[in-house]
Amino acid sequence: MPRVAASTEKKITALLKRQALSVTESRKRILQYFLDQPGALSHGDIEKKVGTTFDRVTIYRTLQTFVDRGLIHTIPSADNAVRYALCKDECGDGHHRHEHIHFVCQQCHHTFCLDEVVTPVLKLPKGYSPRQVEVLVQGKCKDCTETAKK
Amino acid sequence: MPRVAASTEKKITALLKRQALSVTESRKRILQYFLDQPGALSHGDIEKKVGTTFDRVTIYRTLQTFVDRGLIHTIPSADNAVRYALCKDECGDGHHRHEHIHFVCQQCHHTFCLDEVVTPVLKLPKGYSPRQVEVLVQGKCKDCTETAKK
DNA sequence: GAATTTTTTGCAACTATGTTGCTATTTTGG
DNA sequence: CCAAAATAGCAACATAGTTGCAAAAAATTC
Repeated sequence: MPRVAASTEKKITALLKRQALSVTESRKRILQYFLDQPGALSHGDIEKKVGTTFDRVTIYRTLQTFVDRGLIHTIPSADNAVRYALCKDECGDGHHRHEHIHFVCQQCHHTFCLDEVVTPVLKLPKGYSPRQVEVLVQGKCKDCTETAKK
Repeated sequence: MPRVAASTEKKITALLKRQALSVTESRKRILQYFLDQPGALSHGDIEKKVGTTFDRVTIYRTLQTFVDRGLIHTIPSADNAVRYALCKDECGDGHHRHEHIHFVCQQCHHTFCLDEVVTPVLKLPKGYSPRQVEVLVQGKCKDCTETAKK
């Protein structure tokens, strides 16, 4: 019996229900995919993974729904491929609260949330009112640095 | 006689020549467009402006060339529309040096380089080596704040 | 300054990405 | 299990980005 899988399934269902979302196959699979890996995912990544099972349009709409409900957040990119990552509990229906920065590895091309690094407070020129600060760091990630040493 | 226009023309030609680029109509017009306004431009913006005169493909290639030669730099976005802005003199063929942050106005949707705001130095978790830091601030820009007051 | 070489452009065709309207299917709640 | 509501899939479309190739323009050479 797949005990672990069953418990993940429950967790996923709970997450969806908490946001008053219908529990559908596509939503479960896509959410599962996010939980199964540590990084951020683009629409393309998800389509490659489940594109034969679900329609492209369904994936677009699912991602949009997840963003709206505060399950995932978007991460800007320099390559026209917006990525999505799971939110922490503070986010919810219609609002996001994120203070962390994002890291893009130039070697493995994965994107990660660095939850422990808080976005800095910036002094802007007179007249500019900041509402949200997004920090995107490019470099070499932990895994790639470690495997390089071996 | 269009004295100003003529001097701009010379400036543009000089900019192109400095990077050992052929001086062509499309390159002049696109560079002109960047100089004529203070913000950042997306491929779409440029196509709207000069798309009847020049082919879409030419615009793509021109932008890529300008990036390669250090004339313009890319600005990541959260909406799958990478923007480009003029570089300062420190950039050149094959290398970019940018320490400034970018500001996206949520009202007028323009993107600006805030050259006077330097990207912060961040303390990253062990194992992560940063190579480049990109800061994207969203909020209300100077112009939109001022016009709102009236 | 004309001829030759080199570079760039435009076109066509194609792939990828993202959107919308509508109908069929699934999910939910009684 | 049934009716209502929500979601998924399909088709068609719109936009974005790429590649190869021949024609045109710019740079170079004499």
